[in-house]
Amino acid sequence: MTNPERKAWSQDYSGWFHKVIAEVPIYDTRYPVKGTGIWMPFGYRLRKEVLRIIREELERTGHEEVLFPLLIPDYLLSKESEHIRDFEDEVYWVTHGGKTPLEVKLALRPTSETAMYPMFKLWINAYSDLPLRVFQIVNVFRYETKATRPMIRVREVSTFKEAHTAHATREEAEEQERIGVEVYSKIFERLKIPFLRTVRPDWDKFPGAERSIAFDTVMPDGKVLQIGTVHFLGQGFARAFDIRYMNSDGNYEHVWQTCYGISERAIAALISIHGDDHGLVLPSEVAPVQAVVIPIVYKGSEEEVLKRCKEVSEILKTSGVRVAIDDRRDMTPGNKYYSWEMKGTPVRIEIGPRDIDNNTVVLVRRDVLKKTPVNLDCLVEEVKRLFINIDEELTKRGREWMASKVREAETVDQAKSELDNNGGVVELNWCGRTNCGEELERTIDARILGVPFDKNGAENHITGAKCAGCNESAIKRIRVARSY
RNA sequence: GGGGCUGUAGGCUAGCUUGGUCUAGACUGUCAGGCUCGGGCCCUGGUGACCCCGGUUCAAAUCCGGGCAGCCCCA
Repeated sequence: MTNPERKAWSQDYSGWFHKVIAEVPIYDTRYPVKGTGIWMPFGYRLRKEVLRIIREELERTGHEEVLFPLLIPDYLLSKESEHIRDFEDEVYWVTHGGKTPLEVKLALRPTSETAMYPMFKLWINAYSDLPLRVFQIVNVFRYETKATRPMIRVREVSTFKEAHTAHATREEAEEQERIGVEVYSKIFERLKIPFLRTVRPDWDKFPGAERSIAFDTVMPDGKVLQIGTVHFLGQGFARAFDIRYMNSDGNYEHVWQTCYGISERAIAALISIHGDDHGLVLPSEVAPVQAVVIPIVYKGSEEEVLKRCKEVSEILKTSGVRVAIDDRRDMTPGNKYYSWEMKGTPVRIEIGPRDIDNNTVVLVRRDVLKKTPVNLDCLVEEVKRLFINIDEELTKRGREWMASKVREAETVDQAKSELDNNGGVVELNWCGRTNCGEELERTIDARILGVPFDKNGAENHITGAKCAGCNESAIKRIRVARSY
């Protein structure tokens, strides 16, 4: 069989997603607290591989891992006024220790700025303490609206990678913002997740930030999912938390800061974007099992076949491939194929009596489900070549998917009909005025994601065009979408 | 946040309108045994559930109220 279908995937994405995460299994949604879920062993391993990539990219660029407490006292959480105003409706509070009411209410962190920055104040004294770059991978809690969704809108974000940096000057912090964007781009490229980088409009910035740059992707149902954000914080938090350093003149100055985050939404995107009706399709780098060996045993040849399977498995293991043998006796090969395809295993290796005779194995790649017999002597080489082919195919598919989901429009009517018919993202001209933006969102029935990010920052003005909303002169190109 | 639908074995499904003879399935999973194994084999036997609390009633899976949880649509 070749060319696995994407019927369920495209026509009933939500049903497809629920089924896949339950069947693989990745994530069990049946825990009786709303907006929470359980990472099942296979899902946990997938998450671990994704986190490995995230850690590698951050560590490569000078970020150090730390771990802060879950609890934040109320007076710290409310220190930065914009920040608390946005978060206060979604904070979980710990109010009692046993039966004793607490004198200071404790928040379950919704994010950790207000936990970290009082400590930054203690850690940073002099110019030589900068730049400071730390990150942690923790759970955070947000009392989300009733419309929760596994991994995508949850009340306990179980996998929240947050990086926080502090710098001596605006320029250095802006350089860090750029590095943050590059780090995230690299991470998503390694995950083969296509993305758009968009500077959020002022009304949609991270509370307390000067500028927010978001990574968005398009899910199979055409809705946009934000999978990462990079924030330039300026000096707002530094003032609120009085984080200062002594400069070379002997004067104290507030630091400049950035922060950036990625959550398990990235894993939801990884699962969704590559998948098909047989289940997951995983890039080789993050597949918990990269190659599975399926013995095809007939009566009388069991020992010989199993012996060969073990040899093959050992050879691959030695060359660094995460490999498993499925030697379950009470299951037919076909059944095993389906179950490993559901798990997204990039390469399947079938070994039967015929292969023993011919000194071959049969390789099957998950993305296109194509079978190729190869000689045992080139096993490692061929398996690794398939990994590369699969990864390239996933990157290509991702790009094509994204390209097909980003359209241009002249008018709000065109924009609306594009979104009605095709979903995704529509780009159009805009005057830059907030009230026009709000009207535009209402008319198109969508959200303004913001302005395309380029390396020079947000200020990529345009001239000589009319605003699609009010017909005045347009100054920006904006992206509009329906989102999660 | 507003609305709709729903909750029955690990999963899926029937029963609910009109309370009783209710508990059930030839599906799937799972366990034991047999037969097998190059795309979801087959046979035999076993296993396992009416979301929680309260109310109405002689009698509740079924009706009513509340809670918890889920899905869908809209914001």
